[in-house]
Amino acid sequence: LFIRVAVPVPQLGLLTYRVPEGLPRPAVGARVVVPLGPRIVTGIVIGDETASELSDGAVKPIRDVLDEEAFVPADVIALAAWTAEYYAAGVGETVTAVLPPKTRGSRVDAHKTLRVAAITAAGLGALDAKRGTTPFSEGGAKKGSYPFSLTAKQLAVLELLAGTPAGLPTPVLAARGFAADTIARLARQALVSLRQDRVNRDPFTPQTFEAPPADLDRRLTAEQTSALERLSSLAGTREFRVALLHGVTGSGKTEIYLRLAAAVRSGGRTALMLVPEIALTPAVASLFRQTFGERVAVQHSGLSDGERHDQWQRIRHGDIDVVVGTRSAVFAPLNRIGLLIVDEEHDASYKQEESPRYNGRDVAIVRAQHAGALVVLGSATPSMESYYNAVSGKYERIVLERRVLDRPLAAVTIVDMREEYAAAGPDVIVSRALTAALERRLERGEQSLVLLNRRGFATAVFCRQCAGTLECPNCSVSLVVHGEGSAPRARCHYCNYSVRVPTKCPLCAGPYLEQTGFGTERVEAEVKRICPGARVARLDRDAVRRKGSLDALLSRFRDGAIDVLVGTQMIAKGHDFPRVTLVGVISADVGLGLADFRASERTFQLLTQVAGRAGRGEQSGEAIVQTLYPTHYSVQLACRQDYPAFYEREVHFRRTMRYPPFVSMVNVVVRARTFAGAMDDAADLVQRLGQAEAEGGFRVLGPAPAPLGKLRGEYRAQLLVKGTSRKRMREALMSALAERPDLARRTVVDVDPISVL
DNA sequence: AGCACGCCGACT
DNA sequence: GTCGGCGTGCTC
Repeated sequence: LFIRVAVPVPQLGLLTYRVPEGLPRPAVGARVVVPLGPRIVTGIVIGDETASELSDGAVKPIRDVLDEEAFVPADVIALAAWTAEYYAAGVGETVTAVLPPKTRGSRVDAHKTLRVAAITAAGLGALDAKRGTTPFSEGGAKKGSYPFSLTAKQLAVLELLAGTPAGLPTPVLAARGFAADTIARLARQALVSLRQDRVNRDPFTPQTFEAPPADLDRRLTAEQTSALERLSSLAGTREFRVALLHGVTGSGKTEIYLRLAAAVRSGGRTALMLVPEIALTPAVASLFRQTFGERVAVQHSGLSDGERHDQWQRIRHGDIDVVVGTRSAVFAPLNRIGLLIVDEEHDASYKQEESPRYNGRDVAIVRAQHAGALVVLGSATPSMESYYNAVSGKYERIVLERRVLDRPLAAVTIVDMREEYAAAGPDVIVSRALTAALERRLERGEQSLVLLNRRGFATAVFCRQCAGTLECPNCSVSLVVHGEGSAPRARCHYCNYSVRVPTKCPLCAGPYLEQTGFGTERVEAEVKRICPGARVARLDRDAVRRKGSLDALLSRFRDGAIDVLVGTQMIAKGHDFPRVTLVGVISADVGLGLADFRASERTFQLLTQVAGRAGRGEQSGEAIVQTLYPTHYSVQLACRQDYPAFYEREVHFRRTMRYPPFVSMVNVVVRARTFAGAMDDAADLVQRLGQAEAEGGFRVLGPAPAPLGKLRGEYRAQLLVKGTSRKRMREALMSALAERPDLARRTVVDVDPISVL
């Protein structure tokens, strides 16, 4: 009795094992514990065999069977197999990527426990006593009857728990910025109690809800109604269809998703909705929870492994009708799928940047194809690929042109920064127009967003004596200065190397070091300088490194505790801030100069999106876009919110330059210890591909040094394959790599790359 | 990916 | 003499 098993090892195919006497025959999709070389791993059964081609001695017996029935349903296994092949990844690692994390190992435990913290009588007493005294002055370490050594954090926890006497799970507290350690300290003082609750962990207990925003009974606009009717009838055919829902920001796409999912559900089928990584706010979650109650599973980055695992089980057991989640949720073990929604389908976060390098949107389409389901791709700024498919009739196209309540789009002003430099010198960061607009918002008590898609304080350290720049020793990039003030450090954004910013040039010992270029940290400082009274905060990856701090920052902004929020594209996506009436873009050019075929598309998308952030509430909005290229079509057309015109411009470029959607691409990057080695290896691959190139209908460009020529101490060379048949390109590449197994391990193959940088 | 095997430099 | 550097090869 032989079985074929996918093991979590890159570049390994299926392996054959024997089921020994005394173990049940595992179902396809079940997890099994198997020996692999000197170690023991958990794999997934993909099929069985009556006989093995291997000699008897070569086939090892499995050690254990973890599931009585399929852990991964058959259709999801088939989807994973498709994904592995299409994206040239190993079956084993793809199947692993499909599973919720931390499922290798133990048997499924039937019960889960959750630590719940609740305030005790002593805690309430301490809180009352504390409230009676002056909070911070002399209340501190008084030698009274009670040790009043509560920190601000501890006090805040007690306040919160006093409001919810039933207690809050520790993960919920963690999400609000209260570390487990804080709770533990309070527990030691008996101010809170900790108990273990046996529950089905649910990350969206009512306590975590922000104010429920949705008015679900609100009538749809005529446009929304006809879009919904059209989509419902498409879903009703129970055939594979793809619809592009092209709706400007604020046109009410989410309400359509909700009602469509409800319609599909009442027809006895389930729905899966994908959202970009940062867009899954508690607000979106609570919206779905209000509509679908317990039968919705919401997956977001804050979920623990255990929570994900619980949800996987609930979905698999048919307790869930609607799944909302990020990229990997496309593999959720839902039965009877009738609808897949991909919100903000153009978003780059749908592409996984490690193997398997799949695009969640495209896998969703394939899943729908297998299931006979409807796919709805929603976006205000569709990807070139999707719009092209819509224009050519492959996808149904549904347009929402008007915003809900007919709110006008923001008035956009383009500021030519060359004029600012001429007027006020080359150090200008915030233009006169933006300064005036910020001041106006402060006077009126309204909020502003300021966008710069570049982190850090200064982008480079330059020596005026030798003209050298401080570079990363491991990567071919200059170091970025972080943290102004006493101890600024220069950091590499790729490998995280960091040093103190030197006072003398490390190359020539010259004393004239200059920091050039600026990022969000500098903009934050500049806005504080310009508006001394304003409450300014920064939102970027550095500012929200700690878990929970993103939510905390966003809710402070929503509550009006912050006047100006400076940040990277994180501030542009998903969030709905009704009190923002001004959006400033410090430099629309970040990214435009990159040698990437999607540079214009990305700039257009980001600018359109950020301009859409202004004026989502009662007041109308304004956007001010600073740029050195005021006439660039991405800037111009984004400011006019003219998607069709942008598409026409861009599609012409793609057609003449032979880029997607007119050809398919595979990007290949070879790593080596030396630059010459990387180039030689890449050249060798090109040569091997050359034989297949003629009849394969593709072209190989390169080898060339990769745009990031050195990364983490390794040199990189690149080649780009362009053609119409991905299958042929992939096969040619795979056979070339099969001839050079030593090279294969140092090679990354990226099918349908989102960026070739 | 791990993990072992294997062949060359600086140390108790 | 050995501890350990990471190149190369293999995993049913």
